[in-house]
Amino acid sequence: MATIYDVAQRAQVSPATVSRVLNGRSSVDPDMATRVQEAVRELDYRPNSVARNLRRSRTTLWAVIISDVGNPFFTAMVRGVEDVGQRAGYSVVLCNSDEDPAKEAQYVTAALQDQMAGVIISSSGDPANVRRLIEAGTPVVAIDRQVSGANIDSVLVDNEHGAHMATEHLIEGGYHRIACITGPRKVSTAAQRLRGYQQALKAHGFGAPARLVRYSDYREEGGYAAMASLLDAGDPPDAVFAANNLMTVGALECLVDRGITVPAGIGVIGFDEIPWAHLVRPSLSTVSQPTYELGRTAAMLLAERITEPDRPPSTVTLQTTLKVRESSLRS
Amino acid sequence: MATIYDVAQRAQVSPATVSRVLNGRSSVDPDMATRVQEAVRELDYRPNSVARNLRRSRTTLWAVIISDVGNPFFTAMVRGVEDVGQRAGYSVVLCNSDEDPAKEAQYVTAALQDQMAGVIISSSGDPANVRRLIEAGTPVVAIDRQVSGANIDSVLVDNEHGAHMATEHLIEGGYHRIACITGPRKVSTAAQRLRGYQQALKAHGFGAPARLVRYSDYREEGGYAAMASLLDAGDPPDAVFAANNLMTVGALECLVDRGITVPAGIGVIGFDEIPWAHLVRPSLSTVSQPTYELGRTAAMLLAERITEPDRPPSTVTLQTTLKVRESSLRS
DNA sequence: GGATCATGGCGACCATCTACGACGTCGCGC
DNA sequence: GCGCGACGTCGTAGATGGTCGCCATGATCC
Repeated sequence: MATIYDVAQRAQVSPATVSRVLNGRSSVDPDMATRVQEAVRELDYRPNSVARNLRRSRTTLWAVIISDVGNPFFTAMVRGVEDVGQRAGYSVVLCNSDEDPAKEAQYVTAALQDQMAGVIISSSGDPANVRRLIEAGTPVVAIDRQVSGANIDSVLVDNEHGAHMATEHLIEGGYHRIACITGPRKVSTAAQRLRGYQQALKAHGFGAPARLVRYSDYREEGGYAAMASLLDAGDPPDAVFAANNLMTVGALECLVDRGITVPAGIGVIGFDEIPWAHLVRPSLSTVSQPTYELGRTAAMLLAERITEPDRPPSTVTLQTTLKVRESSLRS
Repeated sequence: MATIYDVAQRAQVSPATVSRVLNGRSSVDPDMATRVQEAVRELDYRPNSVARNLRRSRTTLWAVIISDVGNPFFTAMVRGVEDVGQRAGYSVVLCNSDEDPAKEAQYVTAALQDQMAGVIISSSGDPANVRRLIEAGTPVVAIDRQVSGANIDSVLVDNEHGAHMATEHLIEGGYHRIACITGPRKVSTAAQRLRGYQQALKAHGFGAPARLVRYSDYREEGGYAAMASLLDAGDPPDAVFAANNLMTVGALECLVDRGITVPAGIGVIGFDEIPWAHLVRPSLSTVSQPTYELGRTAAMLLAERITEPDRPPSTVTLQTTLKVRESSLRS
């Protein structure tokens, strides 16, 4: 691999001049510039980014810390980040935390050691990891989930409103014992979606008995178990609102196994889409999030923060939309 | 951020000794070692990996070049790579080529400039990109798709056999005008799956008329269009084998739009799973690939090649399995 | 007493960027 | 027309933060 010295020698100039031509920071004699350009082409020279990174003490890497790319929700998000990052000259490093703060901490450490240019994080709930990044001066954007006690750029959706819509929709469909399967207590979206559910019940004069609420883990197995637990308790629900896509699938599987028909036996609505939800029978009603747009927006915020570190942090809240399909329509 | 010099000063040793303690390459007096450890802890010192990378002239990054993480097939693969990479101390950089050789070339350039430790690639069909990596001495592993004319580590599946099974299954189910929607001509898996289909037809005394074959793009829209084209041609098929998951979904959507029932009107079988295929009605018959395992295996091969560059390249072929569900069972 | 071995420090090195200084040119003013 | 100052441009050299080869030193063993 050719170095800047090889180019300099061939173009009969100093390495500094080559650097100047390539980075355009200061003007150089057009003659020399063309000589340098030619030498670069002839040698197929590409600057060594590791050396450049060391000198500039920042890289062109972004860490994207999420719980699991396997979840289509995060997949689309990551794709949105990557598309924007790529255009802006950044590479995306994928970090699956599996909701484990310890694993998340490892990735944060790596981001710091590797001097990554920025981090986009869907926090597993422990604000300490984000705090470390802030203290080190690494630009951070929170995506999907808020980070408590940290005043940082955030891209969220109107979770409470979405959950409210979903619950209200079930109420209006004539369901009256509506259960909620929500996520881990430490995760902000789980709390917000639960609150939206509770407020919708209250607004319609229903009680919100704790017996109809299950805290679970945002996973398929958790959704299955929570559904089973709801069914096994006395006075089972006639509808269920599940706070994310995987738990919705888990709940559905439980209902299939028990031979309970949807929506006649139990109405089901989920938060966030599953791929090809329209092909599933009964087709699945959901609160749909603009996941790709979520990723794009976070990436744009991160890029801006890197170029303009002192800008006050902003929070962008994107809208959810209710997608009514068959699983929540009783008649 | 503390540097190695700060640690050295506090521990009353030379920077070299600190380095030795941290990397364990040569023995150090236990007394000094503990002094160093303490200083490291007190200063919360973390080696600057950029500097380390420059000196060692290699990083701890892997590029994973695929067409699209949005495709669940690749998602699971990437997850497999990441899990193994993370344990081995590598970070995974995500690269979506969208089947575009030019975009792929950009990522290859980035991998070279960033001195990445290795590349796992599902080639879009242009062997030139892989050749550049090989020439630069960057370890490469081909995943899912072969790279023609390159003798490199590869992890593949038995595409021909899988396609053969799928086609044979349709034949045995009584279908006799079986169409095939395959992928881009340049992609190895498309050719292999087509061949498996053709051989199965031949083995059972059927002709393999070109009128029943469509080359498409491995995307949903392409599958839709190919299905429409098959239906609009004279003498339409009574069954279809689609060579990947997205095209299968596209074909299904076309059939739904035309009001053709599956499997009564047309039998359908796809290659590779879609998530929650069992929830789709009719549930989808597929040739299932061990996608996560594919990623894991490729990652392990890459790790081995990095530590042992002169090992002869090996090709691992994983097995596909036929998952018979409702969409291919006529009666 | 000499050879061997373990171990620590010095300094070069990785490839690039950039502060600083030097040099040349041009313009303006006397 | 000459001198001085300002500005533009180029090269030298140092800095970035670790790693590692080489050499010196001291201890140990035969």
